[in-house]
Amino acid sequence: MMTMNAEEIILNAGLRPTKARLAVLNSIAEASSALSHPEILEQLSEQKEFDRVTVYRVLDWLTEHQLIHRISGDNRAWKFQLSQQRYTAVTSQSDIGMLAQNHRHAHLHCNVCGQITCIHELEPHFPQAALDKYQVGTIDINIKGVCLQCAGLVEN
Amino acid sequence: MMTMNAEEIILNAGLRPTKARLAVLNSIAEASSALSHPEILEQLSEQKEFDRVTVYRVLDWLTEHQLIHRISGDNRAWKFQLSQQRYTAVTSQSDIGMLAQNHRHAHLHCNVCGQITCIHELEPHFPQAALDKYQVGTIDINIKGVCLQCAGLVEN
DNA sequence: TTAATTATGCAACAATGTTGCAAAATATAG
DNA sequence: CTATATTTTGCAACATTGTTGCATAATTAA
Repeated sequence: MMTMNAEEIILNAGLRPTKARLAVLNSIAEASSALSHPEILEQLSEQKEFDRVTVYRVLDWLTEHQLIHRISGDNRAWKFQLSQQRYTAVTSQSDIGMLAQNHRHAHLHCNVCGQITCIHELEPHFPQAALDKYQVGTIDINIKGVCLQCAGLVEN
Repeated sequence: MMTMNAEEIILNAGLRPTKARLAVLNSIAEASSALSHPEILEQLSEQKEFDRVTVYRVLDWLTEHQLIHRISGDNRAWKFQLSQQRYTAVTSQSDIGMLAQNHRHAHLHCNVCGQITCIHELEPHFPQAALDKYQVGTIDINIKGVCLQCAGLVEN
């Protein structure tokens, strides 16, 4: 599985890259945690100004095409993160398996720094019978706790 | 464990009941699924009008005192539901155990009718080591699927 | 009964996101 | 390559959800 940059990600998905899309996707791809709309806007303002509506539309577009995914923050605002399945090229059968499971991972909302990151240690298994019974699609798991940086368990 | 009405719930928690609080809590207690602020306002308007700000404040108050809990809806709006641990009197050691686990249950967001209901079949177990490592507090599990009514598996 | 505290209503504000429409950019057809 | 069609962007206005300040009403405490 090889890492791609923003342009490769979009082209690889057979979609049209534009300056705004590349800029937004780059911000998200380089971030170590999920970013909110205002955070992305601020990052972008360092290089080139895009209209806030454009950024909203780009975020919608990227989400719709599953290049990124949305996480519901506390303050009724979305945060956005790269979708792992698109960020990595699918080259083997096991990768394809991961793809379907992608939206089943957990997000840790740090009570100290407020950042949202993926954690795979708390990825639960659900009985297939129940998943079928309720025709389950996506599962969002939002966990409040303290991230490893803030707990001092890992240097930043 | 016995079911209580709105007034008993508030008194039982050692808190002060008011007309607004009783009306809001009653709406929530009688609903079969989680209610949003506008849904509650509309229900209340049938009997007595309360200011929307008052209802917001009552919802905050009820949440703060853990008589209800908030579920993040799709449209960046909260939905509110009775907290089971307060709705039932704690009478045994096993009940107390349930209390701590209360915020670990899953919510089913029905793709057809839009209602949000609790489902306990999809209540996952997490390894205690990971919970400790991240100092985990609440865990919100939001599952998108089709509820039993909409699937025709149960009559309404 | 009076004073203090708490709850409510109203107005204004704030944050987040959406829609309509014209101009700019890009792709497609000839 | 040029002309036309399509898509993207920017701007303004609007919509939804929630919050804050402050005066009045209601409740509690002295």
